[in-house]
Amino acid sequence: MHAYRTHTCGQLRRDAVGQKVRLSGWVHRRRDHGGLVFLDLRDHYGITQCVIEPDSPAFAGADRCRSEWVVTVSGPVVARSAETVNRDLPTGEVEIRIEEITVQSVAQELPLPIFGDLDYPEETRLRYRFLDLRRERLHNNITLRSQVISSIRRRMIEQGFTEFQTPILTASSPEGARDFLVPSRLHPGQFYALPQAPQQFKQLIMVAGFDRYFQIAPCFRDEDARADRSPGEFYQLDLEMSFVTQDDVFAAVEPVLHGVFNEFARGRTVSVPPFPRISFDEAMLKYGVDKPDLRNPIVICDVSDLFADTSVAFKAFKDKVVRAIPAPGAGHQPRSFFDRLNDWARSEMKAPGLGYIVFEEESGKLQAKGPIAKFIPDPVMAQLLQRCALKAGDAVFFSADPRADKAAALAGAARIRLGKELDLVASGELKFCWIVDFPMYEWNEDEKRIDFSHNPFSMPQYGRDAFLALDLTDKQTILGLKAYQYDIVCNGIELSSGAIRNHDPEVMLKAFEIAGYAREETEARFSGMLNAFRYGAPPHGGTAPGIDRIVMLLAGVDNLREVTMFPMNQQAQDLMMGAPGPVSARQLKELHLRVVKPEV
RNA sequence: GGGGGCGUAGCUCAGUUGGUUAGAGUGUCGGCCUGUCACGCCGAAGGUCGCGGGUUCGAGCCCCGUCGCUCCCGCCA
Repeated sequence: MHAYRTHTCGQLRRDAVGQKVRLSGWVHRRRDHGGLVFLDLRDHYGITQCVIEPDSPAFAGADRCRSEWVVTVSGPVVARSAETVNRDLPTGEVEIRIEEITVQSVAQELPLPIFGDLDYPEETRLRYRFLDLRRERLHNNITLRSQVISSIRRRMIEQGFTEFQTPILTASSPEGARDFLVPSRLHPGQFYALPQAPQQFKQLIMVAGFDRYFQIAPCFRDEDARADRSPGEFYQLDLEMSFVTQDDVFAAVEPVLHGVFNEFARGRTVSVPPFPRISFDEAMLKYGVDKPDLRNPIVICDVSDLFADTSVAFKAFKDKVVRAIPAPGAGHQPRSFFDRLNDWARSEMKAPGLGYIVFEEESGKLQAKGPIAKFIPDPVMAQLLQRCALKAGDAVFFSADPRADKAAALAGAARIRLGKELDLVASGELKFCWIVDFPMYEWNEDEKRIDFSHNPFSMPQYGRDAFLALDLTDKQTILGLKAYQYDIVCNGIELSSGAIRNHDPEVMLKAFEIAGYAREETEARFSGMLNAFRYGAPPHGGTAPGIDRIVMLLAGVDNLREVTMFPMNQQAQDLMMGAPGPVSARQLKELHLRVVKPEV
């Protein structure tokens, strides 16, 4: 008989009755009936009940076992009587009669119970991650993650993609996020950077003629964390394709995402390809964000013209961009509901307020109520009702600002909040969309300059000659430029960003010039890629959906730590391993480094 | 860098208007119990109320500071 086990703890069924078996695992739960002791033995595969009576020579050994001790038990599989079968356990028809028990490892009193499904403080969970990972919920999430990644790999290979690895120690790149730096021992004062994404490498792979690349790629960015943004590191399904248009990329990615999501949907419905394509401008208008949650039925509409009408006496909205956010069914909400939203807009969104109108039916006629209703004459009100598809029992909120982007942002935040508070968001759905036609550049108000608004390697949607001839001071035209740049969004979460790339060295130099980088500087920073483009580069494009976020959506959790085996905390520390930590003077010396601590 | 929330027993939490010896559940330890599966019953141990200062006759509670965790803003091409 094997030293540790003949079966797993999730394996035994009625047909095994009579066999003599050996199981190893953790003591999940101990029930002491004095004369009779039950031990639930748990491993990765399941739980099996083991039982022992006092006359057994192994009784003393079994009796001293406590939660989370690791033990090996041997004995016959016995059928349980009809009354004692446990329908909640797959192994619930049988139990092991313990004849022999060996303690492999004892456990101290636990800082984090394995049994049960209570919430525990994040700090404890992270410090004792190995215990949290034993618990059913996290154990299942991490297993799901593995299955999702394996499914993605299989589907990508089926689509004709080839997986390649790219360097982890590479060069720092300008633009984008803060780099993690690694000092070079052999080159004093010089540094490697961890890749923010394998962006340049995957483009070089296309230049090298490999046609369709993918990788489950680790990416590193030294930026502050959020619930859906791990500190430091995360994984992308990085992919790139040669000789493709934007539609070809969509057509390659959609079946993979749909397939994976459908495989792990557990009853939820998944958008069927082709996913809706929404331009950036349309998204900002209708949803107020560039990552709309399409489960929320609210659609924002522009009503600036209605309030500009001379018949409307409401001065606060004159000469402003006004967006209307319909709130279906909100007409029956108490006054406090509207006050609360107004307070939220003022305090959290730093807006002057959130005006509203409530529509009620009175003696067969639609009555508009609320602080600003009286300023709007009937003909204009009729247009408003029609444009926003409002009816009796609904309300409508207004976001107004001289700047369109600010009006849109408040409207978008209000839309999300209303969706939640009015319970309009359809759970049980996974709704995808592509956001396309992102602007190539944006105005940086703080530094009074033009920045890339997304990926500097995207191809502008503009003729080559016209682009090369662009006047650097023609702000109007430049800020109006769109790029072949797209995001994929699911349930309001940005899964990935991608583009048809700029494979023309002249266009690329010009693109950087517009963003304030001299030609020589661009040549120096991107010499590897620019040089490659001068030796025959195929048109290419790709994208990179975030693996962690995909698993998060599929697991139905709202924090990345729930789907990451060993996550860091919000301050980018690993409490279990003690990272980051100091290093020895000798290590610093080898790396030609001296630490200068910040003054307090 | 800024804003919000939280911090009381190993763990999860309660703690009234500032007022006697800070409680419960769970876990741990001891006793009882032969069919439980969140087993049950009896008992015990277990507290720097995050830390420091202040107000007060008196602070877990009020004030100031600080630390930790977390969520958000900035940031994340």
